[in-house]
Amino acid sequence: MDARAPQETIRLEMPRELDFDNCPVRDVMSQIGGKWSTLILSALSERPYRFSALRRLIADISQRMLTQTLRDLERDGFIARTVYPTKPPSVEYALTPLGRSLLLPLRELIVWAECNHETVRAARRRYDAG
Amino acid sequence: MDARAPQETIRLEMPRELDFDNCPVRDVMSQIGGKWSTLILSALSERPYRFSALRRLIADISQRMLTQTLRDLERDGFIARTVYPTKPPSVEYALTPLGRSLLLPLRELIVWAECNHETVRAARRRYDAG
DNA sequence: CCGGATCCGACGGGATACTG
DNA sequence: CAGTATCCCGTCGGATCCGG
Repeated sequence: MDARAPQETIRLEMPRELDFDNCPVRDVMSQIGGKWSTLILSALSERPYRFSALRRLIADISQRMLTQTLRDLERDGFIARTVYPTKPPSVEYALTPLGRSLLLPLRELIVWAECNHETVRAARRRYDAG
Repeated sequence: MDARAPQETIRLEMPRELDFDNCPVRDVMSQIGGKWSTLILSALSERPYRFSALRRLIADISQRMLTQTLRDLERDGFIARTVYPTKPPSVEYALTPLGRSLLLPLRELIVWAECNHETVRAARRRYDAG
C-alpha cells in the first residue's frame, strides 16, 4: 500500500475488449471517476441518508449534481432509492449489496490515495518546477 | 470481491477536506478516472514500452491523448520517461516504484469490475426498461 | 422536501496537419 | 520516431428558476 513497501511484481492484463462499452474496467471507472460518486458512496457506507441530509453532508455539491449522481448510481445498482409517502415526501438512499461490495476495492484505493497524496503532490511540484 | 460474498460491514470515512485540491481521493481519482490512464498503467505493468509500441498496443488512442496522458502520469510520478539519443530518438516509458505501488489497489478494482460487470449491465438494463 | 428544466462555461478528448 | 499545434465537439458540472 506504501510506495516504500517491498515490491511485489504486479502485472495487469490488458483488456482484450478495447471497446468502451464492453470493457469492464472503463465501464466502472467512468462511473466511479465522476466528481461526486466516491463521496456519496462514502457517505452512504456509514448509513442510509435522505436527500437533504446528503446535501448538508457534502455541502458544496449542487442540487443538480446530487440528483444526477444518485440516479446514475441507482441505475448501476449501487444504491437503492426508497420513497416514503409522507407529507412532504421523504426519500432515502442506501447502498445495495452490490454497492457495499464495491466498497472493499474502493477503500484500498482511498487508503492508497491518503498514504501517497503528499508524494504525488511533491512529484507534481518537482515536475512543474523543472 | 463478489456481491454474493459474505457481507462485511464497511464504513468509509468522509474526507474532511472537501476542497478538491486537498482531497486525496478526488486528486487521485481525477487522474485514474481518465479515459486512458488505467489502460496505459496496465500496459506498463507488463514491461516498459516505447511511445510507438504503446500506440500499437492501445490502438484506438489518439496520438494527442497518448502524449497528454503520459505527461500527466509522469507529472504525478507514476511513470518515468527516458530518452535515448539515438537517430531517430527513442523514448521509453516505465513505471516508477510509486506507480507500481498503485497497481495493487488498482488491481482490486479491476478484478471487481470484471467480476461484477454483467451484474451492473443487468441492473442498467432493468433501470432503463422500467 | 425532492427534485425537473434550462442555460451556460470549462474541460476532455478526437481528427488532422506540421516539426526536429 | 516522438511529439506540437489547431480546430472542433460532446459531456461534465455550476447557477438559476420552476413544480408536485
